[in-house]
Amino acid sequence: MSVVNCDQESDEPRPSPRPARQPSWFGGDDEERIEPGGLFVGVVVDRALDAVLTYRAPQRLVGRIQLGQRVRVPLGRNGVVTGYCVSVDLLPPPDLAPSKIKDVVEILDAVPLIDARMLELTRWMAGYYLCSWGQALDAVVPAGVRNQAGTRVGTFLTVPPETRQAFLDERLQKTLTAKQTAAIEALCRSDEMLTVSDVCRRARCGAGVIKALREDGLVHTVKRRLSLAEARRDEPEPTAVEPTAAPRPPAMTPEQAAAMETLVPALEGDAFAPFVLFGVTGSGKTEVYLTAIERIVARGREAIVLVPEISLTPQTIRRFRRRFQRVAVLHSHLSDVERHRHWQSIAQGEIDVVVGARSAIFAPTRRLGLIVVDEEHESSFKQETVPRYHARDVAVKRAQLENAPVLLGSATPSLESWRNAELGRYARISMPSRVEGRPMPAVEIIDLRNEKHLAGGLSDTLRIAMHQALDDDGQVILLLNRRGYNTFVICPKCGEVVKCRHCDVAATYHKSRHMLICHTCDAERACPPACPACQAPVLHYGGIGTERLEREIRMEFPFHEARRMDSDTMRRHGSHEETLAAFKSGEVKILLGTQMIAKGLDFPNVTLVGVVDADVALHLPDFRAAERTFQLVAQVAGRTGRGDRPGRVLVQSFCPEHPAIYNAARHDYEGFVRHELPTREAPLASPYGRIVRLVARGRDESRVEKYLTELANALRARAAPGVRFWGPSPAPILKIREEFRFHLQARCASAAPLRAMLSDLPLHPPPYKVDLSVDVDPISML
DNA sequence: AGCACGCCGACT
DNA sequence: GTCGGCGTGCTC
Repeated sequence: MSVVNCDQESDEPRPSPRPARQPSWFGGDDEERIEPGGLFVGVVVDRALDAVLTYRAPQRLVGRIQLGQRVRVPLGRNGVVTGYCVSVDLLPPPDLAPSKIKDVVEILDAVPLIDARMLELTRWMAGYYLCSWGQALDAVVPAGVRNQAGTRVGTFLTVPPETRQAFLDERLQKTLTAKQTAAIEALCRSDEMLTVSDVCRRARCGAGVIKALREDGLVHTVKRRLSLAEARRDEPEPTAVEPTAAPRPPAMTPEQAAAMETLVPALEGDAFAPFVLFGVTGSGKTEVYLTAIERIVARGREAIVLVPEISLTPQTIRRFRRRFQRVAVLHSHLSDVERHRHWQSIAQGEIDVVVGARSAIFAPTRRLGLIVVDEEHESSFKQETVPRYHARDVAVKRAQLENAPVLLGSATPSLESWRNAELGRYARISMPSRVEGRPMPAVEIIDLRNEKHLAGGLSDTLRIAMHQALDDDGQVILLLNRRGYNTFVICPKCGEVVKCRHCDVAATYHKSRHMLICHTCDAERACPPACPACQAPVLHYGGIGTERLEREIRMEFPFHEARRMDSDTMRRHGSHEETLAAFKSGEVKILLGTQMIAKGLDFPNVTLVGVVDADVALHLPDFRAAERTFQLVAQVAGRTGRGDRPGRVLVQSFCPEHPAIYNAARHDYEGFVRHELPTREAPLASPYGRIVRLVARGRDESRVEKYLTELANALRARAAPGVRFWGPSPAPILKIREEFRFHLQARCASAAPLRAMLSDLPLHPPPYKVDLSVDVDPISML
């Protein structure tokens, strides 16, 4: 953990020498050394049960059992459950009564799903993020792999020895038909197991022939699960992707070349080496990633590239495929079967580069040579369900365990990574200029306090700028990070805001469905005909979302094609790609949308970017609100000025003097950091303090509050002096899906006291119908 | 996490 | 009576 985030002590990487992939002492060759009592295996079950339980592998399983395999084991009154084999020993733990040890029922995977290093990584995750080892393992192995999606049980034919002998003695030939003999011959000659259809093909006979042989008992059948490759054998070959002619990579800028020079020793070595690549938008970070990956692929190593889900665009993918032959892309929309196939081919060593979102950090590479985390500041790297891991931090830990370099790239690094670089834990590489000497776009702030007419959210200044850009045949990107048509519905008489029926959240009006939709739980409700509180007959619809903005744009620019991109319009598969293609071709002139248009897009003809409301996230009750606002504005500003023509950016805001806004307007990351960092120190916010957030929830508000208060008191009483508490208090969103939520934050300059305090948590379990969740290094505070 | 056990108060 | 909400303990 010390290298992940900011922490001096605890959890140094254990000086574990790289464990051999399969310790030889339980391999099949050494079977004679195994005692008749069988082997004792440590098993972690796929429950929130935080213990390694010892089972006995009976004689028939000895020699087959291996680390990282899944097994079926009896567990208490729960019957038989699935678990992972995490250790194999000749002797049971001395303190465990032998009578308690039960037998492993079955081995589920012929080949282990994970290796010793992944076992180590998941154990670290369980300890760091406070979940059970089993839960961490379940996050690593995709469901499609666990349930062997795409495989099936096949029926194979075997020849019993009597039949074989009779065939060799040519006795059979006298009693059987020619076809039947041919079938037996095919079976006897084959080295591998054959199915009915295999035999029919080879012996040129029908299935009836085989049926007759089976009825006579001359051939037997066995059932066996087919591997993925075998199951696919009957399918048509997928049409080979034409390897696109790789265009010469562009000559490197001096900054890119300097970056490579810094990286090369690490890429050639076999040691952990963390880097922060701080490069402004358009500085060519991706080219550095690609070149670095080429170096390690040339050495026979593999790379993992993590990108935020929304950056996983066809454009990004094409860039990797053009440069490398053997690329696997892990989307969130892969089917279980596709995911399983990718996992297998990565594990078989058929892949050099894995590109994917958060969970791709667990790709089962064999000889990992580099991890790249692009847009490392992105909050989508944090998983918001158990295990609540941060893929960037797991990446650093994995690099440590694999003795590999890790490259964290961003134009707007997280303050955590920035500080790690300042402290010398990470090496920093800067690329302050754009490629081809292009200037950063000019950014102007439009002070909305001075704007009179704001019809549809557009100031006159922005409207005029759009007309100019379009008249000059340029393209426009408009960012509004709020979905829907109106963002609230309010009663002008009594001030009541219409909320979701199940959450303490204002409902958003979606015109396309003529419904109020909750953006927290997705529940819909009809638009009420009158105020729910005072029955006043007319409600006011206010606040502008992307749907409303789109209508406004269509009315203002009827002769320019506009397209909206948000999670409502991008629901269909391929719509994302289709919209971007239409924008690239110039058919669409105006692209408007939520943050999904802010990142990674590279369109040279975009001459104007408008930020319709820069303040959307600025006032949320979260210490990272300013950081997020800065990042979003800076990122979207980088979408222009990428061609020969200069770009222009207009940022509408009610708070032009806010450091997040004015520094973003000046492309001054370091200016923002100089202002923001000191504000974090006193309250022990990240990166100065480690934070653990406890959230209790349940339908009975008073019970939830009472429990969390008692828990807070108990923890306070035992915590070291350096630990400070915020709360307990109602969470900013008090109610979600009918459950009331209270939270408590504990912060400390170092992790060890927090960790010690949290070891008490099991002593204070929540009462019936109250749930407690623990979030280490929380990203969302709502 | 599940599941069983045992403890209570409130009903057909 | 016994049904069902609730708290506790256990799982090799």
